[in-house]
Amino acid sequence: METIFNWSSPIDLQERLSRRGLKNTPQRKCVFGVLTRNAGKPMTPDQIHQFCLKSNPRMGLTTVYRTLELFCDIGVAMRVHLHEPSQYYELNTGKHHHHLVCVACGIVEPVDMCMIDEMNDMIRDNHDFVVTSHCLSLFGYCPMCLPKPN
Amino acid sequence: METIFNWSSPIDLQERLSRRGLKNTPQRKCVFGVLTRNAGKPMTPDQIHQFCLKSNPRMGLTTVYRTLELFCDIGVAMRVHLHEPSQYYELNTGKHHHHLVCVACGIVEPVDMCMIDEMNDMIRDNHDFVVTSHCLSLFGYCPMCLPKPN
DNA sequence: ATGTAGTTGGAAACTATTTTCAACTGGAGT
DNA sequence: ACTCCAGTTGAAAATAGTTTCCAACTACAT
Ligand SMILES: [Mn+2]
Ligand SMILES: [Mn+2]
Ligand SMILES: [Zn+2]
Ligand SMILES: [Zn+2]
Repeated sequence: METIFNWSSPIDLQERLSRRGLKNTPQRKCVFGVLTRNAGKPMTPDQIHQFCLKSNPRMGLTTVYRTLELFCDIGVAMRVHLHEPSQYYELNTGKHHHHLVCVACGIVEPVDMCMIDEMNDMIRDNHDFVVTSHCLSLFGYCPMCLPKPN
Repeated sequence: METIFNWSSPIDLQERLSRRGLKNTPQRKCVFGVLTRNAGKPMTPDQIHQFCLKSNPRMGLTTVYRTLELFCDIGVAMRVHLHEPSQYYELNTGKHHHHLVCVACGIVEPVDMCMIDEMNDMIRDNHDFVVTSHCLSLFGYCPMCLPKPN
């Protein structure tokens, strides 16, 4: 399930859940809070779990996994592929973007620019293939890690 | 380790290995053969192992993993990220390309086109970030899976 | 307050991958 | 051809991320 969401207002978790007969549990509020406070910063389920434990010491990692999957389904979160063993998640702000990943320090920076529209046309013509989504990750060196005149 | 390789001639495995003091074992020849016979088709370590078993029934999966990692280091193979639980590998033909992945049947098709050069300039200007590599995967529907007027 | 569909945490299972280690071998040197 | 050893192998065990199971729990509509 992957729906397109285009909002400018903040996400009303309560409304999104109840509309589907889902409960607004403390655990879900907690994960949502962590994602919101770290908007723009992709995190692993384990990292998110660590944050949750501070305010909710009994929260299970399993619940974090379940919640993140649910949040992706209802458009609250997005999966981010950084080519690491673990999957990453971030708040879905509704703005399409990509990621710059520093191969030295691992810092992740969002990039708004996207050239996929131009590619789409070319692909449809040359390949008879209808592209519905894509994922681009750019790897390199951030300003802090670059200066290495060894 | 990620070196840039630009060859037009076929890959001389023997030469690449011996130059580094590595042995040209039957197992390595076998994996190389599978990659070569399936050039352009990304495969998982397990799939590659299955092929190898046909001609080399005693080959261990561990050896396939080790060999693929080695092949990536010496530029014989490339990792392909298709956002599935398992990693994929394919022969490194030296030609930069991306992948079209059908979300219905899973078929993978190569795309030669790339707009990264245009993005690179923009990124360097706007983000002060030096991009050294990137990975783009495009998901959608191949011709066979598209016609679904339900 | 009650009832119940939905939710939770912990354990166990599962999958992909890496590590360990004793036995084996390619191929350079003789 | 024989020796030798650095490099390699396969099986088992370990590790890491994730999913499944299930009995106990709870949000919230009635
Ligand atoms: Mn982002
Ligand atoms: Mn390819
Ligand atoms: Zn894009
Ligand atoms: Zn490219």
